[in-house]
Amino acid sequence: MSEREPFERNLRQGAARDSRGQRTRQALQDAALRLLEGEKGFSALSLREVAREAGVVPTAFYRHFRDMKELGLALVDETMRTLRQAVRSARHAEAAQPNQSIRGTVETLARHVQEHRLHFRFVARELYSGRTAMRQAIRHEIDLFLRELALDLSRLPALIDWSTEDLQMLAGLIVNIMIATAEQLLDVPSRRPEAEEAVIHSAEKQLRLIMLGATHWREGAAGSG
Amino acid sequence: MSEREPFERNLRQGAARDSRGQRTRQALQDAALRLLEGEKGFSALSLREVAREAGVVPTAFYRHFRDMKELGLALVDETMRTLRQAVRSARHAEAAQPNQSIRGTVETLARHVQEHRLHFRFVARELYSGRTAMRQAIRHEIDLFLRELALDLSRLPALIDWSTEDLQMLAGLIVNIMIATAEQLLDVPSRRPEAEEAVIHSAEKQLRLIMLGATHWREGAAGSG
DNA sequence: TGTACATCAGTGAACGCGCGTTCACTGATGTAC
DNA sequence: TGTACATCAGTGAACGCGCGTTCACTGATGTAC
Repeated sequence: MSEREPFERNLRQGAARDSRGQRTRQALQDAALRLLEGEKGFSALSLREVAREAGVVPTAFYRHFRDMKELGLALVDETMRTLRQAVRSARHAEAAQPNQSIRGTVETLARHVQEHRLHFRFVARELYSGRTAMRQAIRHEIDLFLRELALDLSRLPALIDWSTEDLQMLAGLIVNIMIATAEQLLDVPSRRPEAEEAVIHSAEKQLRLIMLGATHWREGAAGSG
Repeated sequence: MSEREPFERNLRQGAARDSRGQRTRQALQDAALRLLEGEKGFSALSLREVAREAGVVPTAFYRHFRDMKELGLALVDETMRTLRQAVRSARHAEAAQPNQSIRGTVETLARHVQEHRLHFRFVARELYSGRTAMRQAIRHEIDLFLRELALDLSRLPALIDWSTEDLQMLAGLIVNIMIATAEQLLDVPSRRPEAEEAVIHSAEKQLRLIMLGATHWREGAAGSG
């Protein structure tokens, strides 16, 4: 009973511009994200558990989602909207200030991971273990980002004569590092800034090593078959 | 009833050198791995489901594992033993034939992924979404491999004067690529050799680009803070 | 601004089901002689 | 090799519980006048 209280208060007072329906829907999604912080995967979450955490009776769930699968897809959707904004703001920062250091890019990533910790954790968990529909939705979003990055890279003077295939390969490598870095940042205990710094520092070096390799890629035999 | 049959046959005829107990224990582990091929994560598997798939009554489970958590750790253990052998054989191959191409290394990885598909899928799924105990066990194993790889790298002429930190950074990068490649190989439909070839080809290029970057790492300003 | 009413969101009881776990049991396996 | 017996692995009934889902309901929200 007493655990319910804060969510009920949210329902009644908070975000008055949203209708009650919208607020409950959001409360259900937030509750699911919160529960995924624990040991379970999404496939192990129960409808009643989510409703309970949202401070709502199980049957109210059906006013908003047909079943848990539909809630899952809504979560992917919401998460991806968040991440897309993060990526877009990072790209704008790069465009406005092209010499922003690799360091700066990694720090931007780290900041977004901390700010949207629950969303990133959800994606990290479901990318390889979720239902096929969820996995594909996430994969698709990553592919979009990958293609945008490849386009950005193609405009760099050092990479001007690269083939599309090689550009995608390089973009894939960079995205790999960013995903792995995000996953490592999620595993860093929140009160350990020096561990976080180590992850950032390593990611920065890895990106620099790659860009160094890229500038030499077309010189010798390395670039050919 | 009729689904049970093959497993019962296994129990009675197969692997006569193992005691009945050992065979059932193994049947339970195999059943869990098989069930993890589907949409669920380990945390969503039920004890009764695993017993059913193994062709055994639920209560028989308790003769072998205290609970599902213990079965999970046994699976990590078994999987890691398998993967360690794969890694060791790859390292021996490299040692015996140091000029084995990067291509060869990636092909070895791909072969092992196909041969131990269920084990690799289990690890890929639980690495980021599993229980803390499982995740840590997997992480630990990856760290061991990472350190062995760093040691191998330190013996390469081109990297002879590298700091430990930089060697670990490079090893981390290579391991990242191998993990990401394994995950991509698991997502390739089994009857699509050309898709598999594309993944292998891309991984090969990524590794070559990295080694190229590494050989230039100490030349300019890139290597310094 | 105040009232009457339709719509929409949340409630609570009820259902049948699969779950984890207990227990006393049975029968297969392996050892001593 | 053959028999007697102890141990060990698998059985089947039973339990209480949380689950997803249905239903008729209530009361809050928002609109027409």
